[in-house]
Amino acid sequence: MTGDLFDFLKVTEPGQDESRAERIQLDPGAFIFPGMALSRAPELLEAARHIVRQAPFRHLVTPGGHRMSVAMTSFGDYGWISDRSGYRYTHVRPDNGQPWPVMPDLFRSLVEEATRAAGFPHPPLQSGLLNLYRPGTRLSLHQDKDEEDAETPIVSVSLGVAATFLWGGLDRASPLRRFRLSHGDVVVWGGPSRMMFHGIAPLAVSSHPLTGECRLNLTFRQITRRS
DNA sequence: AAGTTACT
DNA sequence: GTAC
Repeated sequence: MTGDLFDFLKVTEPGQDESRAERIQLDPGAFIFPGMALSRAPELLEAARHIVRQAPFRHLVTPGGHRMSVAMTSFGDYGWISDRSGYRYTHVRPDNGQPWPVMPDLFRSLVEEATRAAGFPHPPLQSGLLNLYRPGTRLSLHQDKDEEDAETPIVSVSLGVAATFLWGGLDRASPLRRFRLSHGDVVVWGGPSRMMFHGIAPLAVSSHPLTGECRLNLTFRQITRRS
């Protein structure tokens, strides 16, 4: 009763309600699952650490000759790389010709859970990409179109410092919507949303107990038309 | 061209 | 914004 006097002081933060939702639909076939990976985050980070020990992060160069601010490495049967010749998937690491680290079972089960929750069948899961964001780094708006498979969903897992996810449409000029991606959030986009433009805004200077000033992102893809 | 872009 |  007495607290009612001060109700006008209450502040509703943007996105507060959304962050509590079980899932947020961005478009048909595109969802954010807030906190879906939260309880497994320490094990996911340990598995990521194990991958980086085998295949260290690198700053790839775009076909235009620019160094990407986000550092990357891959795992699974196919790894994504970029250089002056273009974007492509390879079975081996460009630095030493060795196979990419194996896809951990922990990742497979999380991806199966996420795709099921989004209403898609289990993907064969041929490729994993691990991205490291430091303060100020970004991933400009782009489409994932280096894969033969244009329908199987992409699964993205956010760990560490929160980032702003940019979500557009099928054309580069489509209006952008912005979503906060926090530690443990999972995004799935497939079917009609598979080719949507997306990106990550420059990472704010912030800190997370498990990752320091960094954000780690895991993404999973099907590469070939049939597995 | 997935750019801490480089211009007009 | 638009261009490479």
